[in-house]
Amino acid sequence: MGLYHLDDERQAAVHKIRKRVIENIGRNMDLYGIPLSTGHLYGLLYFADKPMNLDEMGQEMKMSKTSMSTGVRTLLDYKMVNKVWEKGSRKDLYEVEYDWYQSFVDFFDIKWRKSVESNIMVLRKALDETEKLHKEHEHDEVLAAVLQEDQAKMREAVAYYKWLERLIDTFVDGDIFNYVPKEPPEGKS
Amino acid sequence: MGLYHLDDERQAAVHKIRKRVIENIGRNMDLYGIPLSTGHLYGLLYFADKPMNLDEMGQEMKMSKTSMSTGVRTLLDYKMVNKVWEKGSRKDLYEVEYDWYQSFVDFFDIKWRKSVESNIMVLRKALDETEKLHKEHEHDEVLAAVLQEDQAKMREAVAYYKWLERLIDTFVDGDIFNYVPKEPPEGKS
DNA sequence: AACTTTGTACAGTTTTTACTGTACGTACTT
DNA sequence: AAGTACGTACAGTAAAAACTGTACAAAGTT
Repeated sequence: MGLYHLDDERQAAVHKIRKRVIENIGRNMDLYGIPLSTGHLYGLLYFADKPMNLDEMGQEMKMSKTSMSTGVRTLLDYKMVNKVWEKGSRKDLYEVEYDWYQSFVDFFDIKWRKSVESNIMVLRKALDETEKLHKEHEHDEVLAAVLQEDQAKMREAVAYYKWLERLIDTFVDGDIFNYVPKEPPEGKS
Repeated sequence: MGLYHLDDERQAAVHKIRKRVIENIGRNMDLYGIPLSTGHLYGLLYFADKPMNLDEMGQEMKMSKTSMSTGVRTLLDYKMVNKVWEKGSRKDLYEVEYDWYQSFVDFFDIKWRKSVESNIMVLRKALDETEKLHKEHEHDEVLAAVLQEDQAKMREAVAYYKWLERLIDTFVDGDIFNYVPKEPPEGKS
């Protein structure tokens, strides 16, 4: 049911309530490294009763269509919104992914995993180079001591990132919801 | 064992290896919403063989002491570095928190939890206002329909945030490590 | 094929964030 | 108590990011 079916006064009342929520969602969106305005856009789509196109978004947000385009693309990259097909309309339509658990999982799968993989790769390479350097100067005790410390630290780091990978895996395959169920256990508020 | 005990050539070799790792750590630090240079600072401290003071950091980073001060404060807020006391020195000394699992947990406990709590509060308030508005115009069917949709969405959101709170709880109390152990299960690389 | 409509690349502008230098409060030293 | 060392607040500057308008490519319509 669209907001525009209401008379002005009531429409304004609903709008005011939504606005506070949208602002908050937008503000907290920087946890995901998403700009405030894109967060607002997300909030707008969240309360929209139907998929929106870029022009509608721009109108509501009082921002340029270009900005809407880039904003939506960011949200699409994170799978926080989906493109929707609707016959009759030539415009691209978008709606939010209402399954926030899924959005949470996707965020880690997309952003964190990439970072983790890159870190592991770099650390592996650095460990190799360290080993090589050590072999090249076998009789340098001081160097050996330095390298050993560095290696210990980097091995620790790799172990951590591998743990992070396994954690993300439990997110992606949904196992996390066995351990921390969506429904709260009885007796907890 | 300090790097400066080595001759120039070998010191440079070690430095080069460390540098790549530090750059990567710094770059990936934006996952935590931390500026690149502060990420670098973290990387520097990570490889330092002893706690550092602001002047030393500034020298290594070729940046102002003021920047080091604010950078360190950011890292302290996230508990990624710790202040260290050392008798004899009047300067403040800092070292990284080498327990990265703990840093991970702290990050969520500090940054995500705050956001979650604020979201829940705002949603609760909005739900109340929605209810009030509904009662004030009991015979407005259209309004009722709109409000009902909004309420459904907001209740879903609250449920999600409560799940997130429980997830963060399992991080903080360490339960997560029972489910996703730090040591990988046998047979996995 | 000419004409619309739609989304986005790109260059330029505005706004925000990061960084620096100075200046000052606090606390230690003599 | 005067002097020195240290860390940070604050104002100004430099750099980065967000946003806009124009221009154009792709696809649809007549």
